[in-house]
Amino acid sequence: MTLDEEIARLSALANPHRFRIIALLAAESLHVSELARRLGMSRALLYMHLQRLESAGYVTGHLELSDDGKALKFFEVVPFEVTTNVARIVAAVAADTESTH
Amino acid sequence: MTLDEEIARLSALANPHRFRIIALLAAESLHVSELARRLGMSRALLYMHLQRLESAGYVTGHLELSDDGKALKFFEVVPFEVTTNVARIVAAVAADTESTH
DNA sequence: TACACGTGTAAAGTATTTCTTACAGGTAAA
DNA sequence: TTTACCTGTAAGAAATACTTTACACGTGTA
Repeated sequence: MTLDEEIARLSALANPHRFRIIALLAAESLHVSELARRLGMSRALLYMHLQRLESAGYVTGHLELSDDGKALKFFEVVPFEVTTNVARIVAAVAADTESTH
Repeated sequence: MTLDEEIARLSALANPHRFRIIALLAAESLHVSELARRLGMSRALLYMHLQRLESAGYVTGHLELSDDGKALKFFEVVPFEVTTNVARIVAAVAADTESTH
């Protein structure tokens, strides 16, 4: 795990909307429009947050066809455990310094 | 731990400069000017990052008088272990929803 | 006195992230 | 055809985060 990746992991989580998205998806898989309604936010905004979460690997989305033929994009959480401590940070910085130097 | 605190903890770490600050201080306690020299950054900027880290509890600073009578502000890391996972996020969001609703 | 070193902060500029508004396009049912 | 759903993105506004520059002030040494 590089320094950049480590930071991307942390910053992808550091947002209240994204916390709520994860909390909702933890209970059940939902499609984008439904999720937007429950969170009371615009779809456009939700998309941005979902992409940030998906890039970091915290959620994953896939298209699904509903009974009445609509394409729904469902998202679900990918179980994760993010741990950061002094040793990890030292290692990430050291690795980065060597690769860059 | 509230939702806001949880997010503050994560975002305080989510920065390459702050990673490097922690990595340096992990090896030895340093005063601000010396730290700035080693990192190659301005003192003013370093101050901002140190304050962010100190507010979140990752480092702590104290004034110390050098042999030649100068007041030096030394910083050191406060050992920590930050863990985030789905369950923690669900709990933080639930607590927040109840206190706010 | 002037110089070299230190702490601390305020203000202004830049960059990044977050948010809104406005589109284009698709399927199914009334 | 109109209505009611859905996906997806682009462009600009607003809010935050980050960075620089410029100060004020203090101690010890040349």
